[in-house]
Amino acid sequence: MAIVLSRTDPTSVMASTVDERGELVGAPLALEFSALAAFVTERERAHRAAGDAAERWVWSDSSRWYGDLLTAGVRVQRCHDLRLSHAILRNSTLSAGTEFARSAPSEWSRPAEPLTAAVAPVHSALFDLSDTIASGRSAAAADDSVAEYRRQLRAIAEVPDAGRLRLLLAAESVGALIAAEMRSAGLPWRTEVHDAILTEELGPRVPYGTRPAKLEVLAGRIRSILGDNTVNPDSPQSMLKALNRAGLMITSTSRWELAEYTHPVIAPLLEYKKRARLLTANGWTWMDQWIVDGRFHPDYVPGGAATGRWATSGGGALQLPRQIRAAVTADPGWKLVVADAAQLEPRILAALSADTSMAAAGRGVDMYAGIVASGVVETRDQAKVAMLGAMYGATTGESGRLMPKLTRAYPRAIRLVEQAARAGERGELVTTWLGRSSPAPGEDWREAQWRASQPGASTAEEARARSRARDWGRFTRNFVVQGSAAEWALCWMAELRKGLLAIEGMNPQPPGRRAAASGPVFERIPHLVFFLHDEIIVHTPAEHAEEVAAVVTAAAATSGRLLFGDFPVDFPLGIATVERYSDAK
DNA sequence: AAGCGCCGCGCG
DNA sequence: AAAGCGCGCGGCGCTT
Repeated sequence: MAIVLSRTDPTSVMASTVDERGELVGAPLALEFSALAAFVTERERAHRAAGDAAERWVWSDSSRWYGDLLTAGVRVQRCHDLRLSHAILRNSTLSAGTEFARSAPSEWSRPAEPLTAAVAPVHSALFDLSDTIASGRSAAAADDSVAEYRRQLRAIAEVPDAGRLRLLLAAESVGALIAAEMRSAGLPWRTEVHDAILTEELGPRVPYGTRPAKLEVLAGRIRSILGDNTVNPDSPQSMLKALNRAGLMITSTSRWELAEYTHPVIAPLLEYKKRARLLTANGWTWMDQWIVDGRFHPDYVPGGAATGRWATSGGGALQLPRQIRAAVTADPGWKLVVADAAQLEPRILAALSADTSMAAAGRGVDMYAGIVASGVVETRDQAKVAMLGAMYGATTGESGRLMPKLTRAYPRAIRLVEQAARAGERGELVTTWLGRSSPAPGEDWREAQWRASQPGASTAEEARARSRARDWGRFTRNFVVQGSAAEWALCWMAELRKGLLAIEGMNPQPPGRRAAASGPVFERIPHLVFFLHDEIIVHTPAEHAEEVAAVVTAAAATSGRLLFGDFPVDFPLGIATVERYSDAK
């Protein structure tokens, strides 16, 4: 049984109870939006009291529905996110034969509309009237969600051995819950610490558009060394010309190219770039815009990357520089439990390919050390470079030279990525462990290949087509590994969330005692506050920190078993309980 | 003035 | 060092 929630008009929703096949059970219930939170709370409570499996909420888009519920102080345990599931089922090679995948694209095939508010907590994004009018699709919504759920269940039922696909849809959906919860809770952020770092690096705060003192000094030094008092270090074009005039025959002003030359201007210029980057990316403007009541509320986008990795929108949460991580500080009496999966992708590759030798090299905490110990390469650095090269498709440099050694030691693993690359070069789709498939190459890619295959094709056309084919092959090569790693990470977080719920229960605080800063639901309980591909942060009352760390560790092991069963592959974590993010590893 | 592509660089 | 994957973002400078 599940309950499908759908919007009927700007102020009401329909709650339709459905069975395992998506057929209606009884009459749908019409609710005013204001009564939804209480309804959801009561259903969650009733299931807990009865000791049943949790209610499964089915809705179009978790970021909107669940964002609103969280703002109202309500958490749920399980959901089915129709839009995210739709995308997976439409594209997966596992469901390619179903009616669902072969029918024409629908409204469901469009990406979710982005949330409008810059930061959480958002006031009802879902029931924003102007949005309803603009999208012009309100009336049929109820039917539509129930019907879509039914279509998806039918599609899954048609897939033979759909176990992995079911796990993927469940993981993707709980990921969407977690994304909404993290956005709502926010990452604890001390603006005074951040400001102190900025002042140290840049000088005292100045108005937007003016150069802080330390940058001004560096800019002056650069100009005087070059004997050019108009050059603008913020403009690559301007700098490139000035450096060429000074005799540096560089073709770009990127850091690695500059670093190859010796000239008095290089040091202050690199220094300028480093600090200017801090100012523009994570300076005072960013702080004012993104830190609300001592929390950073990035907008996570589950499944935002083709591989299934999450993306983020606004705030640049995928690129929090190490420079300012000291500002991520636990509240008084709280701790941060910071954990990352060690060498996740090579371990995933070992499991995907059932390469027992490679898995054995990962028995310890440091897989690269294990590869060295097996005598495959000489140094840890070589092991790392070779593995990355294998997964990214490097052909030149040291990485390329080490490939034969890797191929000899781990033929199964290397064969898997090579086959994925060849498939991509032919324009075919590849699929992750749980069943997410790569997008098909675009129209212009196909056209380039077609053109090169014609009798009169020029050598330039042929070379171009080959190059494009190899580009796409590197993408599909990496897709299977990166995408399967993303699935492991989703399952890790899902298990972690389950364990955290068990520590404190999911009882929201009484309305009068809500602390807006940390979101109403998470005032006293351990909760996830950050996720970045293979790394998580849990914010927890200090007295629970040890238990949380144990849950995080156990969840990683469980995730490995969920995906790969008995295959002997380990997923060790680096884990630390700290006050400040910067104190972890 | 707004839109867009490029550059450069932060993260995994 | 930076080659080889995936992202987001701000600033510049050009076009419309």
